[in-house]
Amino acid sequence: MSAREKTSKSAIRAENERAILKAAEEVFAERGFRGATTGVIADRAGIPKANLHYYFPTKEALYRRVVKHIFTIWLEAASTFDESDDPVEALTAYISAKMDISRAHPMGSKVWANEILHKAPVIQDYLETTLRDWTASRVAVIDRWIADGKMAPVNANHLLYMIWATTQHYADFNHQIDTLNGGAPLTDQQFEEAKRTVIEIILAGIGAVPRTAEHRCTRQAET
Amino acid sequence: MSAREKTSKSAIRAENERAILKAAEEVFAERGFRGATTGVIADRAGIPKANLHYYFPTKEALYRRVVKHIFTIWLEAASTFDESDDPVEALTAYISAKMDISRAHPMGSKVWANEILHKAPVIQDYLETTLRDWTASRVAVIDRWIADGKMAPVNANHLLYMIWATTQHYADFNHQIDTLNGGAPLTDQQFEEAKRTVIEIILAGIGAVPRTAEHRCTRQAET
DNA sequence: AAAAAACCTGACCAAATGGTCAAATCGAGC
DNA sequence: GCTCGATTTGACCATTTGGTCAGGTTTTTT
Repeated sequence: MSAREKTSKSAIRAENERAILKAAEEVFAERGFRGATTGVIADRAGIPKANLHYYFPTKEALYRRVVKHIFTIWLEAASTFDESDDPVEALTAYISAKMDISRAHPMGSKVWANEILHKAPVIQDYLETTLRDWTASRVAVIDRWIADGKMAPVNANHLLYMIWATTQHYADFNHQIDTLNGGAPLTDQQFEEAKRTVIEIILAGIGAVPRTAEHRCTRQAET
Repeated sequence: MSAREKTSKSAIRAENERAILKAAEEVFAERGFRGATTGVIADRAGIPKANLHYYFPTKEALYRRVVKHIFTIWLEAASTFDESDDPVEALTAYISAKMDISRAHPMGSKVWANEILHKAPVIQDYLETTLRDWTASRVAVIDRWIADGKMAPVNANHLLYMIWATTQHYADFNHQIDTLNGGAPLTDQQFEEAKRTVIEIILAGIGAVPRTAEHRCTRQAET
């Protein structure tokens, strides 16, 4: 009862937990914590409700596991920020990673959005520790870039919010985007264009990259 | 039963409906449609639940009224887009209006976000008609600006998504922003800085305005 | 192969919730 | 001050839902 930790986990348990967590992520994303029912989650995982409660004693415990998983994914993307000390490279990698996550794990992003929308009853501690620390240190990095003349002097916090908002929008609001796309999800090609557009606007927006040509930069500061 | 419209409406009715709708907007925003209970809404409006059902027969009818109200506000902001035919002026006005709405009506924005997150069970028709039409026509405007050399050639749809995502983020994710701001809501001053930063990055990002100075635009197209 | 541990599940329960209703109260015109 | 429609509300009901449980089946261990 105590020796076996992660080695075995009986394979049955591993597989069932996986199926439940997958179903739970979907249902929590689509309906929120209150709207999700253990019955529906169990159905979608293909097991009776009582069996779900054998693995996860309460709905809240299950929810916490789902949220923890999402936070793990978020942290992985966060690390791409540090791949380079050049704003163009670093931000390109970061935005790109966040966009890819939105495409690959839209449900996770929606669960996160739901949490914040509902005042983060479960993840408040993450916000106040991990996220706050991560943000503060990256704000410092951006401010250094600004001091080094590598980009225009913009408020680093708001720049980060803008990146988060935009990239996560492709997951959280994908239903709206799909509707405006004629009812169909974005193709891979369309999604690549989205990614390119977002990166372009941000990088040009902070003056880390010049706007391509003809339109601007022909006349300097005509004021 | 049919002659009296808005003159009297017994004033009692008007006042009660107002109180209920206000409470409902808050509760639906905080807890989503399923999570909101008519009991809580009634409590917050200061009336017994049975009285709430006297004015709004079902929870869904109440919800529809709330959503309709939010859409009205959204439409007002949308019109600022057309105030000018210059991208700098038009986008400045539009972004500014959307930011102000996020600050003045965060609950409304959250209800909208919840709707989209949950696949828009109530507003799907708005998305497919009003929103789709509005978007298509503004994409055309942006494309004309591009053709006229007033801004860089960016994908207009994604530009709009970026503006929506960013401006609404200040309402939908205000809990996260507040937490990262040390637990306190943004002051008016901080909010103005947010607005300025967003406008700056977008306008520079699409090449509608040159990046201020020193960093860029000193060398032209060095490729 | 037998014992122990892990897993499965139909039936059930208590609490929460959307909505109803009949009786009581109020308010404006006569 | 009486009448009639509008308003108010406590009590109530049917359904949904998170969670339990006893007894059964399967897997692992010895």
